Amino acid sequence: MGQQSGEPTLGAAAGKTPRTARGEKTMRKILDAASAEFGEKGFFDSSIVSITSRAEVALGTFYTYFDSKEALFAALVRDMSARVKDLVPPAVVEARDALDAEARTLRAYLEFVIDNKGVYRIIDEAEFVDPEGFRAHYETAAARIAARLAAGAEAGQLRAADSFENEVHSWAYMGMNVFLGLRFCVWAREDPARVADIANRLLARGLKP
Amino acid sequence: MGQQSGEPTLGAAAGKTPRTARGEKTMRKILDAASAEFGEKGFFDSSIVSITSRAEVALGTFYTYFDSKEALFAALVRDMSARVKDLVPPAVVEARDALDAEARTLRAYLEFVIDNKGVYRIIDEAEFVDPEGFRAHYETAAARIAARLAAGAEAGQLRAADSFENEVHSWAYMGMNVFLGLRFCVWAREDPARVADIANRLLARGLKP
DNA sequence: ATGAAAGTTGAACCGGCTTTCAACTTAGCC
DNA sequence: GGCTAAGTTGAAAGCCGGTTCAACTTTCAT
Repeated sequence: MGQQSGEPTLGAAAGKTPRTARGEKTMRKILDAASAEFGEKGFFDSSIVSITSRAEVALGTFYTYFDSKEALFAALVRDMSARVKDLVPPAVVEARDALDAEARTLRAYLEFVIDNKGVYRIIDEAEFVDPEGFRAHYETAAARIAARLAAGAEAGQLRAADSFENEVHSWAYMGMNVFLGLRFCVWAREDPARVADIANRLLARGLKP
Repeated sequence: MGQQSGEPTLGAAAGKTPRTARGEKTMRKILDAASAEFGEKGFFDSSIVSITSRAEVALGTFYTYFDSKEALFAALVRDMSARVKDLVPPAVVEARDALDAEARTLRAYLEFVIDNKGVYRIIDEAEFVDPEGFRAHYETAAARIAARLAAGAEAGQLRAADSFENEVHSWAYMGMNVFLGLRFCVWAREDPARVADIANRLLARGLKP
């Protein structure tokens, strides 16, 4: 599963990187099994035994590629984070202006969520299992949003804002996206386009009559 | 600690309710210790031993009031949820109109977060430890927001919206609040009033020039 | 084709945790 | 003052899952 961008090494720091085609394949199997397992049961109800058995490798093999259960989880968080990041560029290039770019991005994000409900469990649980990864994920996401909004303002398509306002806007907007995903795409299954449209109108004009 | 509203029984369902002043006090000590412990270390790194020792009661006493570690956590989630809920009415009565009510509510919420950083850990972690409680918390919060927004529209102070739009607005707005709290009041310590003002302007007029 | 490096295996170790329980103490009513 | 229900105690039972490791198999460069 994807890692179209970012650094190549998903395995933990130390000399745990696979050096062989076989090794590569095994590590991938573990990663995929873990992603499914963690997505379904959460970190603490998942066990290495269960993950390795789902991956059809022996228990001990796990430790050839990861230092610990936590390290595996952290690797997964990085992977998920990168995959969400990669949704943005294609949505932006097709857009006619800054607001349209956000509408398309949100829509792409919501569609991704529908196909990958596990992301929520994994990224949300990172707050407890891999706080660094959790924070890094949201901080870089917010920074990218802030850059887009600043560019939109520069182009006269969005209201001008100083850098603090811009950061507040970014986090507000990001939180909005996350909660919409949870409510309308994980807990229920509404049409992403419809939700994204309504949210985008809110972002554009606000709630005043 | 507070439980100004809602049902009286914080203890688990069964005949675990204290019947004596002494019992009441002991249970409260456990609850307070647990709140601190879970807030600092999270659910899985907290242990009953450590909670009871912090509360200065014996290990076994715990099971006089709670069926399990999970039940304790669930009780805490209900308590936190109620305390957040209680922030709203005072903010609303002082407000001059619907938008002002939201500005004041957000500000009160952010101030609460600064004084109770543990809330985040507890409510967020409920997604994994007490999913029912987690969902109930956000669904009732969203429902209350939706009711306020609908009333504001009725009064002509907010743009009219059908019920689906209204629900999308509510969740978007709620997510915004939650993320602003995390970023500006838990991770950093910005002025709640300033953040709330910027967010309120976004909510009112959006980002269009 | 061969040997060293890489990868695989699963039984066993290990420590930590929740939960139980039977003996004991305190509260408070008659 | 005595009796019962409520509350308290902490040692120990019992469970579970992460991690280690030494023997074994496969890969692949030479």
